[in-house]
Amino acid sequence: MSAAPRIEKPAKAMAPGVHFPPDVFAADCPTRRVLDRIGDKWAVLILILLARGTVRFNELRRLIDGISQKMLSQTLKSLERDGLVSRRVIPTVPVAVEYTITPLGRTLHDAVDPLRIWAETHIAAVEAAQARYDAAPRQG
Amino acid sequence: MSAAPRIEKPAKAMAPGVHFPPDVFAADCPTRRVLDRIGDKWAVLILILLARGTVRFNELRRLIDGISQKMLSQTLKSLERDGLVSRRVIPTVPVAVEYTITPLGRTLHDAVDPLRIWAETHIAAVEAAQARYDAAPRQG
DNA sequence: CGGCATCCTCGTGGATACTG
DNA sequence: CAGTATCCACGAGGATGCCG
Repeated sequence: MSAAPRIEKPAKAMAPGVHFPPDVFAADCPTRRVLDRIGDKWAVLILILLARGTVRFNELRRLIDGISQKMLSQTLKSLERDGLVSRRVIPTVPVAVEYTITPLGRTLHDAVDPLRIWAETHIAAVEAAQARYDAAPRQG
Repeated sequence: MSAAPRIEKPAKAMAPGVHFPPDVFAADCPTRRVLDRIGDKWAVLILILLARGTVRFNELRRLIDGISQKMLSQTLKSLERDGLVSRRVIPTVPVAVEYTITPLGRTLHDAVDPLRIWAETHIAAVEAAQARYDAAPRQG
């Protein structure tokens, strides 16, 4: 997953002495992890779904088109680890497990929403640009 | 890259008849591609960087910690294809190439910004949750 | 039902070398 | 300088099978 050890910064990839503010551009910036988490499409999808209400494991599986059981399980686990989602086990005969978004998770969901809006608003422009680009007569 | 053929929906992964609103959860939803593009950490990083001003190829390379020449080139190309970034070739002796964010790209940048804010604001909470989770005495 | 373990494929992306 | 092309290693992630 994106949360996995992704630190590929030997700190020698750059000339010594070259330094820029410890910004998002530094490989070890924690903010980068959040970006990675957002990059995880399954995570975002799950978050959006859970923002609408508590859902059970297999129900999520049914709702999210194309997700494998492995990825669902894995993603839920890291979401839980990040405190974005909470897990509740109901010890019925065949066990049932509910997933609910946490307050923290909801704040992230709110921050992600502008992106969804953007996508819906500008997707046409993007596709038009792509068409234009693909049709370009190979400008030197 | 994320923009690559990522369509893994045979439309038969679900029982026939089972249908949900053509939402973000459908694998073929165009919105999903935007999410994928955001998921591309390099793309986001480049976008943020270019939002601050026009930058040249190798300058970007130097600025972004850990990016390979291949990924930079590749990412810039798809950003250009998406109409988010524009490329300008200056035919000097050794050729120079400038990359500039487009108005469309800027709107995306603006939509991404809340995420950066969120990250900076809540990263501590997330890390705390992780620490708690990792220290959990294996409940149930 | 929920979920972990195993296997195995195949795409992502780094390293390297060459060109305009 | 700004790429493109090739090779290759690694790991994400699907498929399958088993367990509590």
